[in-house]
Amino acid sequence: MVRKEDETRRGPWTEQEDFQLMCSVGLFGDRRWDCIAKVSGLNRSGKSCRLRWVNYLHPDLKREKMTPQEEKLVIDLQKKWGNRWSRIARRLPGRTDNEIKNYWRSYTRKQAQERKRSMSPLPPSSKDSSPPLSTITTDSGTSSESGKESFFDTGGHPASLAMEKTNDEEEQSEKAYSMDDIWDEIAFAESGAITPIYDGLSERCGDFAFPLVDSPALLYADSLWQVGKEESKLLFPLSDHLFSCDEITGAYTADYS
DNA sequence: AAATTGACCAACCGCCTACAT
DNA sequence: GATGTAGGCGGTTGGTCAATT
Repeated sequence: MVRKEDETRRGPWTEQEDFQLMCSVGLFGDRRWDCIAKVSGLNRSGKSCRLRWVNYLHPDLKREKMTPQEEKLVIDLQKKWGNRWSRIARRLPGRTDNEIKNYWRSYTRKQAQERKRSMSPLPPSSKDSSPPLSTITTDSGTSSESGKESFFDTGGHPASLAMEKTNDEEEQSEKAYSMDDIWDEIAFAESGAITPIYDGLSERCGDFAFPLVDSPALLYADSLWQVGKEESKLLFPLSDHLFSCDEITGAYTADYS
């Protein structure tokens, strides 16, 4: 079977694609990614659409750099739960597992470098003496039996992970951290105030049975989306200009004014 | 100014799980 | 209960850009 290379697009997303995806999520909600991928006209896989939405387009995402409090929380939770990034991400409203994962990678790399520096006070005689990164990361504690080393395998102790599985419920009621503000934020998020879960949407997709009025993305109209009811259009701020989408025809237009 | 290095980020891959049939 | 499929998750890779040499 020869796979057609142009069947599904890959690589970086364009603004137009972003806009099409936002439009489609606005109409269908952030479920049924295969449907969204099909009906949006995007030549992307459902997985790819989901990832783009979750990691980049979701209105609740924080775009700014992680705060020291958030960084500490990540470190604490990683110590506690290992590399359970999605789980950790749920404790940091507005942050994605990918973001946290990337942060942890940078963090462990820095740690490894600092450790290496402190263990060898003499300056390296030549650049060639620097070990490859994989060697450095081994120092920070890979646990893989297969010898496969990873930047992330620094805190995911198998034993603690096993325990984590059995004590899953227990940990839901864990003691509070000393960072009250963080927990306040978490409590706020868990109270349902930030719940981009689009309940009540029609599950049907093939025959285009979806309730426009209840379109969950419209819930964000105040902050991100502008809804031009008269024109049945959704307006998105993308880059420095607005795109609009006609809900009925699906026609996309840009407003640079 | 050019080359190199390192940090960061976005995206993909493969595996696992839940759910529908 | 078996099977297929979609979604979710963690690991990995590649590109970009800023800092450094």
